[in-house]
Amino acid sequence: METAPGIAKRLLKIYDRLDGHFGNLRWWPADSPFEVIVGAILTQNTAWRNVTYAIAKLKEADVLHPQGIYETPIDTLAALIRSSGYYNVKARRLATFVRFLHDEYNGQLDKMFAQDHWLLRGKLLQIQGIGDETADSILLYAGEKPVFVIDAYTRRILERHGILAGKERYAEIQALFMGNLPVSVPLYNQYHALLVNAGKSFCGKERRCEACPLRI
DNA sequence: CACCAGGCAAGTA
DNA sequence: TACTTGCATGGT
Repeated sequence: METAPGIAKRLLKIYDRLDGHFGNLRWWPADSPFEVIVGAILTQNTAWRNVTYAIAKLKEADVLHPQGIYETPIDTLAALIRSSGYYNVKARRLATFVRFLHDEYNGQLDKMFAQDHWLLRGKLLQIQGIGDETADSILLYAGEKPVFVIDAYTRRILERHGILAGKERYAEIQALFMGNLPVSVPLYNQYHALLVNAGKSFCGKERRCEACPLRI
């Protein structure tokens, strides 16, 4: 991990340039915290567009709430989320999460989030299908906890800026952001959203850095 | 046609 | 610990 004292300023400069370019992105695009969690699971290694189709299907079936997912047969669930890919795996993951929510918090997200968020993070990571990024997306965007989300775009952008070498682990990169930025839910929310937008627009696997506001 | 997308788990060495 | 593979759809 980079520990040079200039890192905080570099991270803030990246934030300012992206924020100036994209403006306030108001993440996460969802109508409820539960919808955020469902979206976080469905978007694993999947284009967000395909997730929106699946979310729409769940809404049409009127099951986009904890009890609705809990009571829906796994095969029915899989059919509804077909467009998001890996639908058999993801149907099990949704079912596993709502079972956890039901068993531990009587199906109430407010109760789940009413505990130390690092303790909750550990519990979420015990659930099959919830890894680092999904857990942190749930904590930040559904629970409004100050936890920085690291994803493939974040890694790629920081690598191309020479801030990361490429072999760093998730926890190291997260510590880099959280140790060099103010602890702030709105800041973490917007910063990760900006990095995803920048990744989609200017930092794909095929390099298209010419128009990037970061001027790599 | 090939490649990619807002990961994760399980298996192998 | 460090790789590799399966999971699967829809857009470009």
